[in-house]
Amino acid sequence: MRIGELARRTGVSTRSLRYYEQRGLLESARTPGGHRQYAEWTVDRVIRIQTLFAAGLHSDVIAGLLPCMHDHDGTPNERATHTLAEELSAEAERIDRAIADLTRSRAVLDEVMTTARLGRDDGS
Amino acid sequence: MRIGELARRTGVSTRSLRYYEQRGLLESARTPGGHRQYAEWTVDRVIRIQTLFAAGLHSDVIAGLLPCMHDHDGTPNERATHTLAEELSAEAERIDRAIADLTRSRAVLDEVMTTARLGRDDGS
DNA sequence: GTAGAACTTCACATCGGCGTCAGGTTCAAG
DNA sequence: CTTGAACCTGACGCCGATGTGAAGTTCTAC
Repeated sequence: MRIGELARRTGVSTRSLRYYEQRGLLESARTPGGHRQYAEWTVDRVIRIQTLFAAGLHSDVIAGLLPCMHDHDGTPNERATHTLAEELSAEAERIDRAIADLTRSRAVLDEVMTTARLGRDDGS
Repeated sequence: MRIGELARRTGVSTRSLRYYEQRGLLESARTPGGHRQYAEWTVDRVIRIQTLFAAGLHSDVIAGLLPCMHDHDGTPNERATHTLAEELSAEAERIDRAIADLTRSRAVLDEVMTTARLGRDDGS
């Protein structure tokens, strides 16, 4: 499929797809004319990439990670590097901290809302 | 106290403190020479600001919010606007969504770590 | 009065994923 | 062959809190 269809099927802009390729997250075959051509399983990969981005991982970390995940054909690929494993657990901790922070923030915001409500309009 | 001490006591850079003032989050008296002078309770306020920033609120939202929180002297200040209340619940929802997203992402990352571990070094 | 730490304002840089415009080429259908 | 949609590359812009550096002023301790 070409980039437009991939974009439509994944909900990711063509700009982003080209960016992913530039960052080494996606590969594409090219038509004689230079248009990108994607395999079916690329859809899954793009979605996976999106999830990882949503987790706050940077493109270079994702780039190192992707070849270690088993792909379309179920073949496990490269073995995870020691450094990669460390990076991953670092990311996991970061996410945990982020969640904890947000939870605290949410509590504070609740408190704030209550406090602010003290001075609320009482029915004019 | 002056800006340096405030920075030390809050762990916030002087740059940020000046930025907060520029955005209307902090006020300061000035010495005849133009140096900023802060009251004691400013420490608490800065910490509160930090928390709100950590919650992902933008400075203008915080600026609208701060005067509605009771301050140093326990006096409730301005009443919360209707729009402010709406903004706040919007923020609360945003945070809830962010937490949900991160939780999902964390789960994916865990799965990823497991998957990547499949190809792990087995003891060489 | 003098050194030097602390402060002032101004302004440019950063990060990173992506929007978006520009100018040109390729593809698919008629 | 022609037309219009889809695609290409390249480059600049953005957001927003903060780092950073410059050049000048003020405060404090001696």
